[in-house]
Amino acid sequence: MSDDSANVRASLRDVARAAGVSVATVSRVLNTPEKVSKKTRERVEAKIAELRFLPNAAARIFSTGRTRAVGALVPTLDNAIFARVLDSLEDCLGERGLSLVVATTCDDPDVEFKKANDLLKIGAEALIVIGVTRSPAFNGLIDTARLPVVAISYFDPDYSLPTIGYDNGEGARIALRHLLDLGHRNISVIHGPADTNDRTRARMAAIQDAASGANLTFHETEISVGGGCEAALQLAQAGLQADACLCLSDVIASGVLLEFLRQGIRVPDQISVTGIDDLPSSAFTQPPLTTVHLPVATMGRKAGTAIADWLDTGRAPTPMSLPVSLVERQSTGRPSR
Amino acid sequence: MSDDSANVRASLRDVARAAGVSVATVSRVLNTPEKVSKKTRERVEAKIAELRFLPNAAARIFSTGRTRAVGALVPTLDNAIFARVLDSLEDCLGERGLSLVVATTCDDPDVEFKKANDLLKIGAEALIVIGVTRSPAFNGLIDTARLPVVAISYFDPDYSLPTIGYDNGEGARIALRHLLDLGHRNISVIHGPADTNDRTRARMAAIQDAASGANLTFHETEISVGGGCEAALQLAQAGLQADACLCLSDVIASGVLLEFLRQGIRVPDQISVTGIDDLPSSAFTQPPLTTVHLPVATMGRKAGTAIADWLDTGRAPTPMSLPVSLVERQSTGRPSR
DNA sequence: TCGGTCTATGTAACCGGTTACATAAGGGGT
DNA sequence: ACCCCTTATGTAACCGGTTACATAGACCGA
Repeated sequence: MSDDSANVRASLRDVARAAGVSVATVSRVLNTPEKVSKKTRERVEAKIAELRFLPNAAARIFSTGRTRAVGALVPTLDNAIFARVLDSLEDCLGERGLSLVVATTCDDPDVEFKKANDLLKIGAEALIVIGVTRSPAFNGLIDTARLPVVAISYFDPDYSLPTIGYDNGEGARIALRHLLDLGHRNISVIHGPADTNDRTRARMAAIQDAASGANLTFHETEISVGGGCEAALQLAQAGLQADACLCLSDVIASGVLLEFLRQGIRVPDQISVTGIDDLPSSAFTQPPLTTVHLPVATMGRKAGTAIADWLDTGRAPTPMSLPVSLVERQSTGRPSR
Repeated sequence: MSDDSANVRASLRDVARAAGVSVATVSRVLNTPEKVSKKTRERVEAKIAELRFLPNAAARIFSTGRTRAVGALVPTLDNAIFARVLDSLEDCLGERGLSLVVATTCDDPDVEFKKANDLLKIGAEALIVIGVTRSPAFNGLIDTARLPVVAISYFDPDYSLPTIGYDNGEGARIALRHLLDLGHRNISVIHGPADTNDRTRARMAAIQDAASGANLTFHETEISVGGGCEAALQLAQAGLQADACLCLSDVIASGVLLEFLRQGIRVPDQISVTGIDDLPSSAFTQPPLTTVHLPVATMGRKAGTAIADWLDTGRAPTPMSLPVSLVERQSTGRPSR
């Protein structure tokens, strides 16, 4: 084994020596090739290939001071809604030369803080978080780190971080208003865990305020198709007191629809069902689900752009509210009696 | 504005000066506090808090030579199956002190190569890729970078990278055998894009080999509920020639079930339907879907462990095949005639 | 031929941690 | 009192890029 085929990776200085140029020239060949004469450039490039030189990422990051990594803290990846946001976010960041580091928090502020620390340790230049529930430690951390952070899936212009999202209360209110307009007065609200999820709480509070005489009963269940089935089964076994079912997420709503189907309960004749999210699959439930469209793909792109701009200009984005709208399909109708 | 409240972030040397100790001691307070006397440690910690010192991640990464970041290249996040793998992968890597950087490839080897480059630029120490289709450039890259890479969602002990996954052909064969055992002979195979997806191709090839006299017809559609609906509608409009529908993914299968339901076609009386994946929601379709369980959560954990061990020990893992198994529910039965 | 401008390249400082090694101080045991 | 061992701390080199500034040479107009 001769020296030049040794196991150690070649450094920029090795290349410079081999090509008979200075380190600055090699660096220029890599970063600003137009500033190097064709002859020199080609000689250096040949040596780079020959020595199989690959710039040390850590060193480059260190001397430029930029990792170009953005961290995202999401409750879980195992939920289509977050996966979709991240998909468009990653796309947008990629276009701006930024990478996406993902960490999951299980909707726990302490875990969020711990993972935020981890993200900073690997050099995240900015963070994206979900909702507006933070631990004090987290706030202290971003304060001392002077780190760009945007909160998404929520809109609140008064929150300490810029929010880019939608009005969760409004989304729930739209669904409720639709049911009220149709004439429903006994509405069963099926929702995910309220204690750990501020979006759910905002939705619940909004419809409680906007109930205007209607009778709302709340049922908490797991955010999953199975959770929706379970809640619907309980409803059916209790004699189907409600004439409408307002689900605070599409996943739950599709479980509810399935269980009603299984029980022979006709939707919307016997009971109306609405969701919130407008997942792609919700257009294909049986019957197709009336729901509230949340612009999650747009939100991912807006958040990515906001973060990239913030890093470029140093100026925080202004909070942004994205419109939500009713998508009327066949799971809602007038009450039968 | 006095000096000590200036906008520049304090460095480790600033802390050392303020606390009247050496840089080594401050570094030790951060990394090996048990090696520092209580008195000194407390003094340094006080100064760290006072100066709001936060170690520069880039510098730490540079001098340790470790980013502790692992890159994952997946076709898309907007598909429950990859989101679930990443969820368990992230979990497992987190336990080992590693972070997960995600990049999407759209199932395009050129995009995969480009994104792999980006991941290396931000310092990924290892990569996880899906399937066994690589561009030559990608292979060249991991060769010169001498980078740990494992391929998942596929098992092939002869592939150039260690694979940790399942036998896609076997998964499809299990579903086919189940249908054959029930007595089906006219089987419509509904699958996603074959040209860009080697897992799909492996499944198709396996059932073609194992058809043993049965009549298989292949239909390509989009991997989505809508895609499944569309394929099922075409099947119904063509007079439902098949007596079983072998879908190569659960998402497609649930679309197929939905469309049959809508068309009043009884499953499994008129036609049997099977999937592959065993998504959580597949237990709740109407009727519940007979499918092949792919152990994706386990796979995520195994891959995470393999990568972490590889980074720790420098030894590549041996390829690992995870068992797949039939999950018999109510969407399959004997043919009626 | 001279000065000015432009282009190509080289020199060396610099980023901010980590850590090998040196040194000093403390604590028995004999 | 001496040696040895342990513990606590300091000094300075080191990682491998980037880049401000210096320098050299080429070209051009007067």
